[in-house]
Amino acid sequence: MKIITRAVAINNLKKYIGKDLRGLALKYKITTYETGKQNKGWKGLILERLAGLETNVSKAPNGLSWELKSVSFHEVKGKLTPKETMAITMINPKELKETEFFDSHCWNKFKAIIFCAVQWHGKNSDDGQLIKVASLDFSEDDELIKEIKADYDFIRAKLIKKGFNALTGKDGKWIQARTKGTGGVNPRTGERRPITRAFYARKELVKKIFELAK
DNA sequence: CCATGATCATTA
DNA sequence: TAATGATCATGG
Repeated sequence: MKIITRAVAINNLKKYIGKDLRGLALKYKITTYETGKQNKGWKGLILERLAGLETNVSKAPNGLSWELKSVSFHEVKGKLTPKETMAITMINPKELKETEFFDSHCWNKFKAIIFCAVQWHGKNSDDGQLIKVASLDFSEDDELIKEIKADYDFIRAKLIKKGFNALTGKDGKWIQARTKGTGGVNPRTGERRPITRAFYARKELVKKIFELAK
């Protein structure tokens, strides 16, 4: 098995800045929306591939790897702005209760993350262009990290005090606990699927990260 | 079957 | 446009 370090991955990805991702997806035989279906995850998958990962690593790495994320940007009044928030990692209620920020999965991913900015044209993830690749190296005493930790602690406290269901996307200044599940109903049982949540980076945070990475 | 990729839909 | 909640395809 080949080990791809962050530096290598970034180099690989930088070669694709300015390229159209849809074309690349076709080339790598990654299903997009062209099958008539709606694969919302294809951009992430293709970026992983472009970074040099040959095997699928959709499951969380065991802490020694890095994390690849893409964010879509669009123009607002002539300025490039994050269009969407960015999913960081799933929330496991039990883990959240028992784990503090710097031991959390969330932090582990966050500190070893590679961001890919992608600009859209159409609404249907139509025409994607890679505009920037950035890596982050946070320290535990960064101002920003302290604030993010505060959000984490807040969400954690709320979970312990009021329960998982009390969590909402409104919580948190930089990160939030939004719903993120398979959605719909279980085709077998016909029942509603359980609600799950994940940490998301708010747009302001995404923006800040890109400024820091400049 | 479910976690992971990340966007889509709706409302104000 | 921004914010929040809901949703889908994919792969192990």
